[in-house]
Amino acid sequence: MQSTHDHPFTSGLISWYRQHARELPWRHTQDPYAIWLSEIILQQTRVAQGLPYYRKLLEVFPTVKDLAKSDESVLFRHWQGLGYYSRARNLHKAAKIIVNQFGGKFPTTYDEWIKLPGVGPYTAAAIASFAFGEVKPVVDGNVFRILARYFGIRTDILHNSARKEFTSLAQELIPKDQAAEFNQAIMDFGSIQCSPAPNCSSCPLSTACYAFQNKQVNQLPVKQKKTKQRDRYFNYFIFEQGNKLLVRERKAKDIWSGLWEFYLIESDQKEDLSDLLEKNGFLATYLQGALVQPMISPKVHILSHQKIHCQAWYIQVPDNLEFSKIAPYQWIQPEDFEKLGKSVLLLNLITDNLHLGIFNDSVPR
DNA sequence: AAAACGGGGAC
DNA sequence: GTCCCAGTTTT
Repeated sequence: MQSTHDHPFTSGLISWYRQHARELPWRHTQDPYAIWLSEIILQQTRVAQGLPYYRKLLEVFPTVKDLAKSDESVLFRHWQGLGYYSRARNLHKAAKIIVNQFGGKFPTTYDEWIKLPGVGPYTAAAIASFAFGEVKPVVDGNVFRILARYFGIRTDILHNSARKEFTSLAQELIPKDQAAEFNQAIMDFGSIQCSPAPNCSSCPLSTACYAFQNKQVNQLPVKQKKTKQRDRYFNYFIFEQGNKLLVRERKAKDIWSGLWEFYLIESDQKEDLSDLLEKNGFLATYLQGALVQPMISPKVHILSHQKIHCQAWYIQVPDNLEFSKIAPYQWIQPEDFEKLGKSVLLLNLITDNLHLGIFNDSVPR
């Protein structure tokens, strides 16, 4: 099995893996569909978080054909809570390409896979190696970290040139007859052994590891500081009239595109209700004679690069009040709204305010 | 080359 | 609080 001229890193890694491999459902198959789905889900997502979504999506969409013929909104609803929603959009787009242009036949090579939307260098390498045995190394956060430490590489892993450099090294290390196993192994090694806070004392590779031998484990890999997050202020107005809610789909190039929400006024600082009414005169007319109740707001919602400060009010509009010119907002029944994808911020807002009776105790989650 | 894109878990 | 995760796309 094992080539005698493997690099010590490679032989040590494979040996470690044979004792410590994680038990993961997508490792029991060579079905490109299941592997592709798992890899999209796992982009920037921990296994534990993605696992339930993987099982559910495979159940709802057993084949690429089921996915391609489905309505995108159904996929979004199932993707709800997983984040990075453009993944769902690209997954759906790629499914349609595979079914409508490729006759339902999956690509079999890295070069073909990477042309599909949502499939970049990492995912193409993962699918090509796991499903088809192609000798392409996966290069993700784990690989950057492991190779930077073991070989003492100081290239900033967020720099443009880093991928080329680490891919080139990984390509030398990956065994031609065990590409898939090497790639699986390096993922588990990065997750279990050489994690961000590594377990060097039990590591079989430590004697040859540059970072460990030079006490630089905490300095490697080198990674540029992240940009600081922006503060945003979301003021939601939950308008209800005749058992219908005023909602819209977010479509801008912004967070949560494709998800649904209530009437939103964004401000650049915290505003109280009177300020908001003053600056949005038309709102005041809608609130004439309406019952306005402040809602319990979720705590500040933290994203990678934004802090969303949220306030909300529940507005019961009298049936006789004309409520016009609200595009792109539309009136919808709560049970239909439940079927649409929503941000976790909105889900928290809803669950925190069940006492208002807006959703008749049915939690849209 | 840099920024945008979610949510959650580990420390 | 900070870091960062089986990254990709857009600017």
